[in-house]
Amino acid sequence: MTGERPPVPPVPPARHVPPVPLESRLGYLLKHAQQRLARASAAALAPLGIDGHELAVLAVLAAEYPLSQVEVAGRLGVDRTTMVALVDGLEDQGLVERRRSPADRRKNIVELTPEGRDCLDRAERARLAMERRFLDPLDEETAAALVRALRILVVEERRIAE
Amino acid sequence: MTGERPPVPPVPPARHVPPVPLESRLGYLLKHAQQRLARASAAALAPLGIDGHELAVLAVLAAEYPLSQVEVAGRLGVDRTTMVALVDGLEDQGLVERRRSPADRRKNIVELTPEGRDCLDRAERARLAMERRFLDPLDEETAAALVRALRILVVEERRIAE
DNA sequence: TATTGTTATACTCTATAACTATA
DNA sequence: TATAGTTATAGAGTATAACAATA
Repeated sequence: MTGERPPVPPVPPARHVPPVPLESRLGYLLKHAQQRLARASAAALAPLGIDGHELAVLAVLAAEYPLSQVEVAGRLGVDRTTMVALVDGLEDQGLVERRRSPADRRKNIVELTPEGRDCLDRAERARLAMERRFLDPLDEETAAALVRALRILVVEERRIAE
Repeated sequence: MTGERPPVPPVPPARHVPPVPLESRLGYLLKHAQQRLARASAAALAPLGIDGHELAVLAVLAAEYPLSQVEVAGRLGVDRTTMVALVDGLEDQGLVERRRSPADRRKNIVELTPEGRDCLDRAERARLAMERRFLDPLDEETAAALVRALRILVVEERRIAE
């Protein structure tokens, strides 16, 4: 708090390379890796007219049948209110259709159209190619360890947290 | 599009465990790992009255001196307009002080107060303990590979992207 | 003219509340 | 009374534009 300071040492030119204290932080690394992948994913799916959330909906619908909107929302871990807009967008593009469940007329069964199935196939190929490019700078063993680690942290640990 | 459908197979009870198609997706895994860590980080830092962004500012300030607001913003990869509110909050808590640069009177030199330095020390210990707990379910080798992979993807690859 | 700090604005994402129709 | 779909609203976070002071 005294006025004595070293006489203004030169500051290195401002670059976007983070200084030492940041690049070893797990929070910094995870956040920026996620953002980088999100951008790559958006770019890879843009030609197909969908985004990552919409692709996830299509994939869930293809894996299980029949599913209502809340059930899809539960699989994806999103709120049922956000699912409405998601299904709206997919329906506008003709990729899914809403259908009242005969067994429970409160439920909207969401089902893939043939166009939706075709879009899903092409989107999955685009996603796989994107993930391969994204992991390309890693050697095979490190890439496998990354996926294994994330799966343990996200999938296995959830059981404990519940 | 015909009405012929299998007679409504039973739907498994809705749980939050993602179905097969999601847990192998890099995007899903990275996003949820990041969210999980962000929650753990917030909980670990809450007793100190700061959040992860504020801790990052303190750490950058401790590593380089002197730094103006834009320079800190550049190190963190955030906009200079968001840096204003960040420094406001830290200054209100007495952790940093603004000081006009004599060399360039447009610049605000941001410097740690003794309280800020103390807060940084305790926050860094809390963060390290939190990261250890977060990585605890991984064996040592996998945890090291995770950090190494993220560092390559985030730090090394940026040079190429620029 | 360009840069720094600042404010105001807009836009995205998400969470909450409330309404309806069904059960 | 509870659930499914829907809408509206509010909040956090972030990006953009503009302005004053300074270079």
